[in-house]
Amino acid sequence: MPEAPYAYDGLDRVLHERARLSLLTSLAAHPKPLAFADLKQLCGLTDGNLSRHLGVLEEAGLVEIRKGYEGRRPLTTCRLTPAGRQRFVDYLTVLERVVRDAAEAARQGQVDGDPEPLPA
Amino acid sequence: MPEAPYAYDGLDRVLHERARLSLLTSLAAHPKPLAFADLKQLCGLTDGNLSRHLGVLEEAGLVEIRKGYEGRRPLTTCRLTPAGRQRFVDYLTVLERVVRDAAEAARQGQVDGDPEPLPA
DNA sequence: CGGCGTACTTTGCATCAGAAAGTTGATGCA
DNA sequence: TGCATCAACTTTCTGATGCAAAGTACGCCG
Repeated sequence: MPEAPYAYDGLDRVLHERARLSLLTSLAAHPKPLAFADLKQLCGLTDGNLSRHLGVLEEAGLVEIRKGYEGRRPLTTCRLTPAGRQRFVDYLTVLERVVRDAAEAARQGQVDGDPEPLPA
Repeated sequence: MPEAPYAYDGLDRVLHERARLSLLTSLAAHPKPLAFADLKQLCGLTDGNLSRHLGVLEEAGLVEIRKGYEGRRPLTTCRLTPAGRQRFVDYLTVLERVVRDAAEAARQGQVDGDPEPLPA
């Protein structure tokens, strides 16, 4: 019986990553597509990192990237795909469980006795 | 004004990692030290990975590892340090915020209109 | 027409998670 | 006793990857 109550398999590495988590949250929060520069600002990322992480998210089918123009300047915009939104929600469910488990745990184990030197 | 509301700086990479998060939660949940084999079971990790991640956590001062014997078999036990518990709690605070932001966001942005082809 | 700024992309490096192989020593058994 | 097995870890290796720095392309200003 391989019970592994704390294994948290649902923490997909594509989503469970600071920068990407940040991007997805930003995107989820804004119904309209967001521009490259907006995301950069919202998530505090450098151009290079943003480009890279967006690439990863697109590759995984989580976001849709559209390269167009505003006037005659290039403007890259980005939105969640429906599948992306779903996976994000699923991920969040797991994350909620983690937080619940952990918060509970942290409270419970608060008074951790003295370091007894192990009977043997 | 570098506002980056979704930057989540508090998501320390040492903690924000599936295996390690799993380990810390296990440890936080159990007031008594846990044995290597217990952690392996609880977190669904292989020997090698467990060893590696425990090493990282110890290096970072988050856990204390004690190598002893039970009878005459080696028995490695592990517990959170006070500092470790604190950092875990801090991390959880950020994670809670992420979940809150994101859950809110996911609900809000639910009805994402059709993919309008960008005026230009 | 030459430098500057915007808007990204590409490259390179250093780290690191996970898998596989190795180590040490106790126990079973013939 | 000698050999094989198993338990409990550790070490090594390799591919992936996050981040930073350099690079590209193009419009705009003077």
